[in-house]
Amino acid sequence: MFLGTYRHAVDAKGRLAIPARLRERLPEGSVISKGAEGCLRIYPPEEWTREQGEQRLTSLSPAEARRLARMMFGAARECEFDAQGRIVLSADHRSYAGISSTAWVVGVNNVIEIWNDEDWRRIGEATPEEYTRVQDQVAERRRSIDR
Amino acid sequence: MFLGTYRHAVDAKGRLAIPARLRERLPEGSVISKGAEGCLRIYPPEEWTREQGEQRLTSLSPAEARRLARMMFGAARECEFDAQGRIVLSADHRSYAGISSTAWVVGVNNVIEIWNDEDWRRIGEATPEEYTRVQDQVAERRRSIDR
DNA sequence: CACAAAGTGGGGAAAAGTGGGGAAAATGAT
DNA sequence: ATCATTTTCCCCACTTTTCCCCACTTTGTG
Repeated sequence: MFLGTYRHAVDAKGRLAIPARLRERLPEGSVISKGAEGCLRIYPPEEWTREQGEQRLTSLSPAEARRLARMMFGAARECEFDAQGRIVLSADHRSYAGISSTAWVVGVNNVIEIWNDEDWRRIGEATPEEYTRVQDQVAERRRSIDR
Repeated sequence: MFLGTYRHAVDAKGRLAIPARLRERLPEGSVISKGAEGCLRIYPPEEWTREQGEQRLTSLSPAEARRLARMMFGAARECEFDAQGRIVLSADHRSYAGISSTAWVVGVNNVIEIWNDEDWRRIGEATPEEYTRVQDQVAERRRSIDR
């Protein structure tokens, strides 16, 4: 399980240090690809293959399946760390996520997400009121199931 | 698994450098042929034979099967690298894929695809909105399995 | 406060990508 | 069959990118 939010620098060479807490849980062969709402996502190997498997289950025409495969695999790279625990974000990934000199690295359950400042503030941050509302919803939901 | 999207030059002699990351996973005896939506496709040997095997299983009339075999095998060439890691795209392949001075080389799971600029932008590129939609579908799928 | 671990930045060697010259081979015409 | 022309392919040179290594700063911890 990946937890926590970290703000790190992206240097002129596109290098980004993955926080040690998250990195130590990332096995060899993890994959970084493009994610929803304009973030980047790092998948551990099992998560990556699981994702691909589930996509195959969504009944698609051959043409749709080809497009999907091109999107997912074409956008992905193997996640390679240097001796300092950094990965290099490709120019394509940086422009997709709108990342220049800083990035937010966020542990989200089974995956790690990477955001630019602005999008993370907009999408990721939440006020006490929003937490209250969300947790109320969950509680309501549970109540109606338990009954 | 082949991953990633790369834009490379095609020189006056029709030579195209295959990205080192992809090339190192391509065994001797790989095959390049024509693919769907106007791309070229490089198959590792096992993928090539698997493809041909599966096509034999799809119940075709003998005439259709012969036509298919002529198309697939006739369009194919063995994939030969020079000392710099380049292959030569035949004139036929270049005109099929509409490739002149640049090409996109894309890792798509078990095969490598080669595209011209325009077609790749049209077929292969995807916006954050599309990635969001795809991942929504997978999440929906997962929800219905878990239930 | 001292020490260790984590994060940041940059220089330089090595690898990858690009372009062209010229020998060898193939093709075609006389 | 011979010669001319084109094509193929091997080799070399150059440029750009990648990545490996070192050093410094910051943060966290005993």
